[in-house]
Amino acid sequence: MPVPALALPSIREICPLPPIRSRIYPVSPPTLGAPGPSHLGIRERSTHSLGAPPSPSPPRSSVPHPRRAFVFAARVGYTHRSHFKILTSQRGKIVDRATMPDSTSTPLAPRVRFAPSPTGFLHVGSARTFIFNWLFARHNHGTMILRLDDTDVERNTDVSVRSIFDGLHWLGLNWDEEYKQSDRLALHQQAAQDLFAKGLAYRDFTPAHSGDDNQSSAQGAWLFNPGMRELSREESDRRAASGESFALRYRVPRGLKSGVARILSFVDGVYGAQSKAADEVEDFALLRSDGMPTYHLASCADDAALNISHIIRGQDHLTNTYKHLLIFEGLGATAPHFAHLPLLVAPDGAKLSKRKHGPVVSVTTYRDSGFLPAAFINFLCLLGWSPKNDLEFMPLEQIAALFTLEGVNRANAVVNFTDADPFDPKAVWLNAEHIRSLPVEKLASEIAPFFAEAGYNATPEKIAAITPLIRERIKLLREAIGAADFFFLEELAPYDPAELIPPKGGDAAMARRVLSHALEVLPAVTFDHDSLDKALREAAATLGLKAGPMFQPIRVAVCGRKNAPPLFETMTVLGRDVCLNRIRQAIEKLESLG
RNA sequence: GGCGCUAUCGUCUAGGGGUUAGGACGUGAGAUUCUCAAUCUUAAAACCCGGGUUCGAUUCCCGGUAGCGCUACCA
Repeated sequence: MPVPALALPSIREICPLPPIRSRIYPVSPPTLGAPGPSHLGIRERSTHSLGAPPSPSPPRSSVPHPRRAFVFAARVGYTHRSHFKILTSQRGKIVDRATMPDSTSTPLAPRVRFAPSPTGFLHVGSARTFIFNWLFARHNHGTMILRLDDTDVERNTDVSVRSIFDGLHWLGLNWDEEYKQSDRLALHQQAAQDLFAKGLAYRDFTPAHSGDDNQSSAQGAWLFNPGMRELSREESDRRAASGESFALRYRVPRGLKSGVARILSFVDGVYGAQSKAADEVEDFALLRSDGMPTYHLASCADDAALNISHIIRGQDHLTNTYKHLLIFEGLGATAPHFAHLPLLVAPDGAKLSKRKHGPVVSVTTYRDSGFLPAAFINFLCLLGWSPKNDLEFMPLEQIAALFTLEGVNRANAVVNFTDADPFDPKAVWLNAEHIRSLPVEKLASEIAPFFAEAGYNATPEKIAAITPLIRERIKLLREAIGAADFFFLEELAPYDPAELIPPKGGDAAMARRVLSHALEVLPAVTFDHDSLDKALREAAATLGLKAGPMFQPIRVAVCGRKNAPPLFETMTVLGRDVCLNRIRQAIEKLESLG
């Protein structure tokens, strides 16, 4: 199926790409007299087996990032750089998030990223996150970045990567920069070393837990492995040097004992002011024992390196944000803005998941059933976001014009599918609306692949003729196959001859009279709407019938079913020969009724 | 268990100290029509519970409850 081009100007055209600035780690050479460049003990073996490309370590820059000029918050907890001002708060909600005018620097265009992990098909929740990021970038003339978060070698697959790109391409939304985390391992490991060198991370030689062991967390002993956190540097180095494997953990500040609790806080673009005591955050892993970075580390290191300005992601990351704040701080980087999106959940309330809900959550299911990308996007946007003006049906351009984080809701949204119907009725309705709003030629080209797939001999001319007849009758493009089958079939599918009998008191004899008379009249009629209209109404008058009883037998004879597009247009497309033929066949069928 | 987030018709949502609580999908009824569809009209349908604050809370505050998320060397 051809990828429908949405013909949107790329964000790049609107906002030329600024030169990519280099990483902004403070230059902090390892000073602890650690043994060599891999004083962390990241073993060669692991690096090799991972096939880490010899990507050059990122160029360093001592030039402060321009955005640092925006830093204004005090170092109480983590400081959230913000050029937003908070005027009032209602229900804890930030009411005014208008951009604060800044006299010293011009506001930078936002840089946002969508960072899927290629562990399955693209699912609707991810698609929505992508769309919201795209919309935000588009609305603010910023840059959209696609980054494959593929640090979990165990679970990543090429199939998944392809599937994600398929889905994204189908949506027709473009991005300006593209990265792959696995290409950036050097950066991540540099970040890990950085953190370790600063004493913000420690080696944990405890063997990895089996996943379902949450005994310790139930006891509240989950915060850290006491023995490991306090291990002396010498001891730690010695064990690492001896080849003992370890994970690297963040040394989260513990203040409860000393009575100086560190409060981590940030202002979420959707959920407003957030804060949490650092003592509630566990010593999370930065590096696995195979030397691979965890999601938290890789993601933050990359976000910092790529100068991401706004992280817009699922609400499932809301509490992870505190960890990320710690990492950004440890790296000496300014944290981006965060905005979390309410989750998409199934009717049973559970987060939409590939495992539990199957293909109904896959973007390709929507595509293959005949959703228009614009309709799909429209539907997804309405889940957790509102333009607040009673608008429902919206073209993409309008959504982009209207989209703001203020319009994002905070409660999870249910995608209302059932076992019988994988699609939310509203999605289907929106699709029908979008179908009807499409110019006929455009719709014809959208439908064509479905006809081809069904094996119909569909010429462009024929499709063009049929499209206007079915466009108000289909809600999904795929339905065109069933709605227009009789235009293509040589032989009509068998139907019950009783259907030829006119409704409301008609009988077989009446049906026979109608069809026979039609057979006499039709050869002399020009097959276009007006001529057929005139001829058949006259025929009805001749037989002393109303239009209904006259048209119905002909409709069934010609289409093979009771419900079909308007008669005259249909007959025009079918042509005289086919119509006469089918009417003759119908008369024969009638004989069987006696 | 701990921590966090959330709570308006069946679903998506608007609203907000005094409203007939608005819209949309879906559902029911009717109109129109050559059938179906589309279209139009119309009906039923909601502020989780309990306390405060207030002349007045669905709205603000607190508590409860419920749901969800995080609590992995997953992302």
